[in-house]
Amino acid sequence: MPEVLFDRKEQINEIAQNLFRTNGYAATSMRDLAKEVGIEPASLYSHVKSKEALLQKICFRIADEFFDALQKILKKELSAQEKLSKAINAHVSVILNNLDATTVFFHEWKHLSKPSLSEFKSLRNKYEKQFRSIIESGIESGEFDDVDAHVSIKLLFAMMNSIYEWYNPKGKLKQKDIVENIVETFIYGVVSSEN
Amino acid sequence: MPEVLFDRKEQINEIAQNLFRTNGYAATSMRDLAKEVGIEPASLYSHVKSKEALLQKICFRIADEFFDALQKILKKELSAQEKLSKAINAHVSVILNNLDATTVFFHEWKHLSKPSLSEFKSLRNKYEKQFRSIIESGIESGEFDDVDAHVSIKLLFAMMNSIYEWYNPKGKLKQKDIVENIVETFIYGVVSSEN
DNA sequence: CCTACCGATCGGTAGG
DNA sequence: CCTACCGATCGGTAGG
Repeated sequence: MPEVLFDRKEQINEIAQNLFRTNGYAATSMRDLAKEVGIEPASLYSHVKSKEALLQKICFRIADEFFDALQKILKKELSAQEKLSKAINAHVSVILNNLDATTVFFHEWKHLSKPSLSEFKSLRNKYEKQFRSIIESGIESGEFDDVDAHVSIKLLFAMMNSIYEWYNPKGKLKQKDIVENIVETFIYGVVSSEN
Repeated sequence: MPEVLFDRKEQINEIAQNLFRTNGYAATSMRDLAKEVGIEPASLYSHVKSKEALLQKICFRIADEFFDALQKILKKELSAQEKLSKAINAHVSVILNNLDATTVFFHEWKHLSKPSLSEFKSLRNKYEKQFRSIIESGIESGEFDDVDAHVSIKLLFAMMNSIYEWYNPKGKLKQKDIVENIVETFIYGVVSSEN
């Protein structure tokens, strides 16, 4: 009888995501990880090349997820406003479906070392540029005010990428509610339309 | 002749802020710090009780600065909209005037240990509550839409507290520009008023 | 502010 | 996947 009840490698990755999120990458030791997994520290190295390899895997997998989600939306023929709403929804989905991993992605990438680090940064810039193009085309078409797109995209990312700080998966708020709040705030603001 | 050309303790604090920001608290060793300061590692302990004492000092000093800035505004008799603008300006000022320290404040507080940690959290909650009260009174008076104040304040904090990630002190953007962008985005949104 | 040093812990390897 | 272990580095102290 096959005893592949679970994939140890995957288990290690998931526990690492959780520990890196909770305690930070630098403050998490391979011994902490081994203990949570339930094996001896040295045994981790049968499944994992190094501590940093764990971090790399998290960071680049999440980068892929963000890209894949965005590409599908960029292809569509939509107004800038609709495209932006859908892109926000897609981005927030990736976050909510990968809370541990995205938190590590946002916080711990600076601990990547040389070749990975610059690759990571360039992926991030590329993604931001693609996202920003939605805002820029909205400005061009007159749908949006003539805002500073470089600053606006930073503010939008800030709202989306800080969700992990306050979102409670067991709370009443659903993904739809969060997306609506961000879209409403970013696109229309909080001021009463009667004023 | 007095040789107090500078305060060593203050110098240590400032370099610690910078290192904690750049490399993170856990990944910064007292030896790194000593090297930057230009003394032997053991000599740090003539000026500093422990590594964590350095972190505590940063976190609680910044908490104080945020509180002081906000109290002055809460006292004033202003519309919710004006009060909110001024509070945003005050909060952003603290950040821009303390970029290293506020970055550490936002990122590294989780490395505080037991009694400090809960004190820190309760200060944060208290500050958020005070800030949120501005939005709540704006909703009550009809100045603002009937938004979810708990979510709105998280989105507003996200925009303000992520500034350190992209702000370049040597760039063209002035504090006034950043505040305007945040106020405009949060209060009015990016959508063209003609639509 | 320094020399000398402590016990603890780190990421990782050898060899089975 | 384990036992046994490596050299490096950690925060911090004693004593001057």
